[in-house]
Amino acid sequence: MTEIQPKSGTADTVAESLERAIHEHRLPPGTKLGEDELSEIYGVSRTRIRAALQALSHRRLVEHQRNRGAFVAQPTVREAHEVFEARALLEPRTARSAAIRMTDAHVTALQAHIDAEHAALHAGESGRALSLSGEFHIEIARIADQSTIEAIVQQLVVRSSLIIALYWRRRAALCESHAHGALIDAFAARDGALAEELMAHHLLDLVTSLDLRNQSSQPGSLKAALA
Amino acid sequence: MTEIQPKSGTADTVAESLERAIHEHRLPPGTKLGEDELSEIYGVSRTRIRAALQALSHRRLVEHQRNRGAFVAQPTVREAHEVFEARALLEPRTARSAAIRMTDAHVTALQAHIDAEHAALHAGESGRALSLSGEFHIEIARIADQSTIEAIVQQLVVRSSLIIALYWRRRAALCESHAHGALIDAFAARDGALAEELMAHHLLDLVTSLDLRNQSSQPGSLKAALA
DNA sequence: GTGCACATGATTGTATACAACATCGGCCAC
DNA sequence: GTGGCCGATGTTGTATACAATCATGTGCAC
Repeated sequence: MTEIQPKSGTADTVAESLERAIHEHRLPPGTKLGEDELSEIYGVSRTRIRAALQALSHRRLVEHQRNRGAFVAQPTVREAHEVFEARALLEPRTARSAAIRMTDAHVTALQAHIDAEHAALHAGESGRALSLSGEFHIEIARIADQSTIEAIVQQLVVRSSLIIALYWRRRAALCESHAHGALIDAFAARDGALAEELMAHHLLDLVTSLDLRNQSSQPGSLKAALA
Repeated sequence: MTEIQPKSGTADTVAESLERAIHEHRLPPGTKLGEDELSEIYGVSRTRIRAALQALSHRRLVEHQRNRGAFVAQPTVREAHEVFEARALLEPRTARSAAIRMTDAHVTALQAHIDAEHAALHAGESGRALSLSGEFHIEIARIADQSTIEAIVQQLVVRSSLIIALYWRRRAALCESHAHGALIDAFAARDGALAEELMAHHLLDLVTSLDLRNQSSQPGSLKAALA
């Protein structure tokens, strides 16, 4: 297993660390999350690990199988459609609200976010880049000053990261940043209507860049492996 | 023969029972949820109670205060606005989708739902009526065949119930049912655009029937009490 | 050699014991 | 009499021990 920050902490700390690892694709879908293993890695007792896993389970980031353990979630094709449908309802209008409340400081912060994403990409840290790309969306909800929507969007964004891990079609994730750049321009111009439309199209583009034909890429990918 | 109910008392069962009680206003906001007390009531150990309370805490239905215990959540005025803002983004478009997928069986089921709500109201069970009224909204998301949105809406609806408990202005909850009746008519006519508009207005009406002036009705309502 | 039965080991589910902390009462100083 | 200090009591936080369940590997029968 990849090295996870052996940073001792509370159950929430563990949950956040695991969520980051999932978001950054360091823990791919289907990975078994053994309780003893995690308790040794984080240096905390199983009680806290269980609490963390339960939290992630409620957010649909891990799937719990009774008496078998916890695994990083493997969203189905149907779930993938549903997650992006929910995002399509929430994020465009939220982007509009954000554009209205946007300050110059917000714009520069968003730009810095994109720069960091590019830097991570050039450093070969594609997982970190993807994570930053997702946080861009969360940041918009935060600027819109809607913490409830922000929490929902955050959950949907991390689930989207799992979906991308399973169903991404092209290798390069570069194309995205253009959409984010265009969004920043709209924000800088305080053009709420444009931001809303750009966000809607951006989400549509995301879905179409997935391969969501029913293929049940679950464990039984025998036919694909034997071809 | 008390074994008739299979698995009566898992953590999920306890959580569902508590959520129902909260939704029906049998547990008003601010109620202390003592672990020992609950473990005796449900006849299960504290471990399961804690798991249930954690689950409700993640759904923002109970607030956890460290070393002090769990309390039924008391949404602030700001949270109230945020919850209805999120619902305003999700539910109208979902109602439109539901109208398209609506079958005659669905329509009669929704009508039965409203009838049950009226019956509960006339029986003096106002809490149960409110709960059924909320489930009407959840049912629509289910008909739209969007389980992810359904889960989010469910959470928002129960939080709305808490908000209503704290900030409801008028005593009578009768007026609502008219909105639901009009929605059913739109569904029966498979008029998605109308359903979307009706739902949007229904949610706006709900907000305006709340008293959301900053009053911090939290424990420290000293100024109000001393006036 | 194949397939089933069973024993073994490992992992999770649950309960309970103990430690840490907050609340509340009385007591004392001022 | 007011205010603060400080034990007594109860509640929550955490760890650990034990039970239940699943996965694995061996051996036997066919």
